[in-house]
Amino acid sequence: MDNKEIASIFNQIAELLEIKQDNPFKIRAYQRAARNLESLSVDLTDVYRSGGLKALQEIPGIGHDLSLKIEEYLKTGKIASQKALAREFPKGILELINIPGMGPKTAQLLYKKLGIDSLNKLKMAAQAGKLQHLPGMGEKKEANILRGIGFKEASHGRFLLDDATVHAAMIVEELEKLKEAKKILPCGSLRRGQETVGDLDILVISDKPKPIMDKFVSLKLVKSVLAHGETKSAIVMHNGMQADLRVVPAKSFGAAAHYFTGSKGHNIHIRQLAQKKGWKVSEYGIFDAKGRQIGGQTEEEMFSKFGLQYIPPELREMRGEFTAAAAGKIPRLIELGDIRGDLHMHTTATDGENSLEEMAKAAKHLAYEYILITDHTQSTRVAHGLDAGKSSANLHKIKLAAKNISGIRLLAGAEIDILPDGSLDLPGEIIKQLDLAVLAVHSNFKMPREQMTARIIKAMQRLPGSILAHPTGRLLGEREAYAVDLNAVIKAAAKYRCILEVNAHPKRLDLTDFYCRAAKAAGVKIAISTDAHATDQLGLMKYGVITARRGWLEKQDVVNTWPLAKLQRVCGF
DNA sequence: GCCGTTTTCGGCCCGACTGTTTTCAGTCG
Repeated sequence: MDNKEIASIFNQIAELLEIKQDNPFKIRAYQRAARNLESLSVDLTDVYRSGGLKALQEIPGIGHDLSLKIEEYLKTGKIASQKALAREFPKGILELINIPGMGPKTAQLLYKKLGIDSLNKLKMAAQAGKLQHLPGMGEKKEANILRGIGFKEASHGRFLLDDATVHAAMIVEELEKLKEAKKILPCGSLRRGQETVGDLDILVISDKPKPIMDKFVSLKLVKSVLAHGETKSAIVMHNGMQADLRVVPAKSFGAAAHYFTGSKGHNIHIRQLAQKKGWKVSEYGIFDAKGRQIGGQTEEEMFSKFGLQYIPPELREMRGEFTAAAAGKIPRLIELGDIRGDLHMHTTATDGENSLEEMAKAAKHLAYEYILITDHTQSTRVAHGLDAGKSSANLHKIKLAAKNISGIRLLAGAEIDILPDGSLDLPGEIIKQLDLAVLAVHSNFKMPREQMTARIIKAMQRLPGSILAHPTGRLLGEREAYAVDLNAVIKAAAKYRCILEVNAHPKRLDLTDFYCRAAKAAGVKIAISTDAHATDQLGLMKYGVITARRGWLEKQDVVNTWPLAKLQRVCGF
């Protein structure tokens, strides 16, 4: 997809213009355009194909000039002005301004005065104490830069959603012990449910910030303290994750929660709406022209004051949420409590850790009505996949167990490998015995995009009404998605009544939010499944649900919110 | 460079923390 690529080029142009100390508003224009492209819910190629430059200019932040640059990229694969700009500076200078604590001004100073144009040169100069004598610099700044380099080298970049969730909970648990903390809310990209989280943003409501700040910076999980102020502190934890804490009074709760949740683009938009009314929005509230607070105690007010419907955190990505909210068209998003079953899980028959009975019992605890048991087929050897005979025996076993287990309906399924030629790794007569089939690619990930797309579509065509599991095969932080034309897959899913899976495992979260929305628009139904390999993994469902929420999905879009009877009727078993 | 039921020119989100200053610049979110 070109959206991210172009966004990255615009960001790079912004960085270069910053070093050049160009017009700051021009820089912001590039940054804003990049942000909007990153979160765009349509493919730029499609936008351009459908309406040319004019259609591109309908994207917020894209005007005459930038639409031409996008066109240039789509046609030639590069943007000449970026190349020209990059030639004005040594290559390494961009990595300098990405060091925490270093910005364009400092980078420029160090380049001009000391000829520093790489991370390595910077490190050596700082260690030799050459930075502290420059104007505006000092011992502490030099030490800070060295720390920033260390932080960057040790930094893990982004963290998985469950990792971030667990660490946020650990901080919340400690802060809750303080009587001064009236309310604690993890915000930021974690609250918006982004697939990975860069850092934690935790909001605390209190009239006495000091004890909270002091406790926060001295928690056991703190590796180093980046900032320790009266109402705002920042720390780095032992796992390399950064956490920011902010304390505001109760009357500012809504405004602060909104501000701290983001996204950045969403926040800026609200503040611009306020400006137009002659008001001001900050993390402390909504204020009129005379500086009186007229809203912001609750988060609902942050929208209602502007005549907008409440926008759930997962939708605050500048993907059309303001237009929808103004028109009263914010969907009623699916909730974890809507889930009635799990349609993808493994048992000891293949690579699961728990037996059929144990999985059923755990699912009953979650008050599920049904589960689909989906052990692997023979091609997936690493997972001890079952051949035709063993698959058949396993199905009998599931059906027998279904009769003996009360309170939950066990459905007999299989996770059938889609072989490289698009055929299925289980004979037709055994497939017939399944209640519901899950199809998945587990091999030959390196196929060319056209072949992979054809392979998957062929499999769906062979087995209409099945579920396509983890449609891109990605493992966040480990393995790239295989090349596949998901728009074509979605189209085929609509044609063959196939269901697309949102795999709830924090490493997968695939389908992504972006394509959930595309699937919905195409009338394709979604299954949110955990792919659990042990009883405790059934609890990962919440991450799938939040991804579906980010894809604007409602209860009726997700098949495993349906009662069993409806699922049987629609899927025909 | 974008944008406009006040404007096609003149605006452009808002505030905290740090360090080097002695009133503020740079950076961050």
